[in-house]
Amino acid sequence: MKPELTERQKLLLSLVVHEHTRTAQPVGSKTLVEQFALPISSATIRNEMTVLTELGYLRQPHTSAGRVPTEEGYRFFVSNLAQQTTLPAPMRNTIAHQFYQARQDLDEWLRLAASVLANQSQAASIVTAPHTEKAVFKHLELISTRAAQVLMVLVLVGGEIRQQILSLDDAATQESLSELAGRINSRCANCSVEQINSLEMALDPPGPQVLEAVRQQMRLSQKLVTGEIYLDGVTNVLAEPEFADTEQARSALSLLEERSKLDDLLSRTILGNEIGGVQVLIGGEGTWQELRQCSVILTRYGIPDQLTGTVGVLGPMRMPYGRTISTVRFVAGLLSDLVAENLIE
Amino acid sequence: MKPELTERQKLLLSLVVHEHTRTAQPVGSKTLVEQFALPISSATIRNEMTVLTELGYLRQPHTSAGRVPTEEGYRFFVSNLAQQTTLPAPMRNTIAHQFYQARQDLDEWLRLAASVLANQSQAASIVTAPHTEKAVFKHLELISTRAAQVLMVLVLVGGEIRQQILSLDDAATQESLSELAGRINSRCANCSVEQINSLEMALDPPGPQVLEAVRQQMRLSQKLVTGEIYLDGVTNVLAEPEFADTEQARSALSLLEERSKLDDLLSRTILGNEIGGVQVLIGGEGTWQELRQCSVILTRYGIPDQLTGTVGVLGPMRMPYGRTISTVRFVAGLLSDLVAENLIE
DNA sequence: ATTTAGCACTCTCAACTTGAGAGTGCTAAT
DNA sequence: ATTAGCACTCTCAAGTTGAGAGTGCTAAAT
Repeated sequence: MKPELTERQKLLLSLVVHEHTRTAQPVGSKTLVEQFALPISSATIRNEMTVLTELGYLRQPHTSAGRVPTEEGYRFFVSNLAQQTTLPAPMRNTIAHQFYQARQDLDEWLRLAASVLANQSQAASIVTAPHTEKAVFKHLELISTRAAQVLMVLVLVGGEIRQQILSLDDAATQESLSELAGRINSRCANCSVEQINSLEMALDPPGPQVLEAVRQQMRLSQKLVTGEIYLDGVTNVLAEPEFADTEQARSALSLLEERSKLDDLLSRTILGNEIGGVQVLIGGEGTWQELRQCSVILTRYGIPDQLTGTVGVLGPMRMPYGRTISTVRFVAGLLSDLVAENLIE
Repeated sequence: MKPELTERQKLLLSLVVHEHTRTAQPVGSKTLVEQFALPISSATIRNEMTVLTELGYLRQPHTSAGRVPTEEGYRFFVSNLAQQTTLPAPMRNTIAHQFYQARQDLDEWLRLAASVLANQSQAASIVTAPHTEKAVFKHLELISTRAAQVLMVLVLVGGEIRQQILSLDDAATQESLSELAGRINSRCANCSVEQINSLEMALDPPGPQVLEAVRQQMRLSQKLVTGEIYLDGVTNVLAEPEFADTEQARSALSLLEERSKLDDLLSRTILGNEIGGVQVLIGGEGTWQELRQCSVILTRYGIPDQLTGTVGVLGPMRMPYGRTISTVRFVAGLLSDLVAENLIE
């Protein structure tokens, strides 16, 4: 493998990353000395930078421009050099306060989480609603709407709500529907998909139709990888100089629009974990062509193996990693608390 | 006011619009003759174009480039010259078939509508969920989750579903909650916000707390201008050559992200109508600075004065208006049918 | 009274040139 | 091991140029 870097090399790599994050320009040896009042000369820095370049951590856009971190350089920086900053207390309070204000509605919380993340990171934020791996029946409600039409509202353990409009063969009174719902409720409470599927119940019409719809909705829910997706700050990404070329921006942002690709990306967080649960995906890691210029920071929140969701941001590779990772982690923590406090079980 | 245009002038304006829509380039007199095999010479066309330019319908990006339609030119074109194309039958069928397949879930329909619009128009599509101007109580459900926590699910006439988690002062059994819900249901069926507000009911705790939450949710719902908003094809806009400059694109798309601005824009459709219910907003019309390069086509669907939503697209000003207007109208028609068939009343 | 051919004129755009500036790598001295 | 010094490379912005596209005008033709 690669030789260990000296302390000075680590420092220099770190400084290059910082300076480049700030200015979006290649960083030269002289700039570095001046900016940080280093006690060594630019020539020494040049020698060190040559080493870092050979190791693959830095790159020259062209002969005789400054250096820019490579993907590998960023990865090394994030793994070994980035320091977790804690968000300033007043800001934590402001954010927590906003969440407290919206203490009514899961929808509102998630929207808020996305908004906060987008503003703090000046990048695009992604938040998914908490979702259970296994769909478990909690409560069914049948509401007569007109003639032979029924609004079915199904609540799953975890709080997910699914609705469907059923067209019955014959009209049914609200009383008979309520009675039917009651019977299904007492029989199906806390049932998994498998249990519901193998359930045998003798029911008069429209019982079988309703039960089949319940099964279908539960199967549908279980098939989903994530809950509903909330995005915010998508236009923030457009403001970054690396996306002055629209084509680049387009390919990156199209990832956020295509549900299947986004699911694919989010499913990464379900698998492995690094750095205290926060995943940092730099430059697409060879898999996502669209993300060549981007980095994605993701983490899970909620109750492990029960009710979890994903929060994260997508931004340019040149990103203040320390700060952003902290923010993502902070928001994930807030959402975890909210889920724990309000879990529907 | 302006003098009436001759038929030939109308034809030429129309051709300039078409050609420019196709190529995104300024259109010259010679190009026009060649492209459309006109029986008049380029010099004649130049004379006519001079007139159209003086009237404000055409514009030269610089001396001695071709002509480009002005906002006013587009407006004249849309009002007087654009011909409604009907979508080809096979396409109508494909789309209608897709809708039929998803004949289960309002959410799915709206998502689909947005997706179809975005693809057909190659622009960004906007669809809002159907929403009632007046919130009317339909059905309440209280679901015990744990200890002193209750999931409240409120269904409004029209089918809007609002949920909230209530923390009670004391624990309550599911039976007592169901009984409470039943009592409120029978008393509040079809009540408006005003009726609910002035309602006096003697209830044991947690009755008053629940009733207050119902009132609050209904007020909240009534305050909303639109239902939930579905966007799709936002990245389509980035592919247009007029948005090669990211800054332009950013300002246009940020309008879609900021809920308040978008509400503002959508509320236009609630006011006046033109062209068989389809509103065409060209170049921001002086009001929306962000839309200087864009056009927005909007129309309402649903049941007038009862349950309505908005569908529309946002694209570059250089847009195939005839086709796009038809598509928007077609999708609105489909959604109107769905709403009428499945109205929750 | 229109229409048109012809032509001079204007302006853009892409290609090319040039010089300043930034940054490097190397070498020799410290 | 570090550094001063210097030649070298490459980009970028600012000109320069010529081709091409399109116009407006005028005078002739219909």
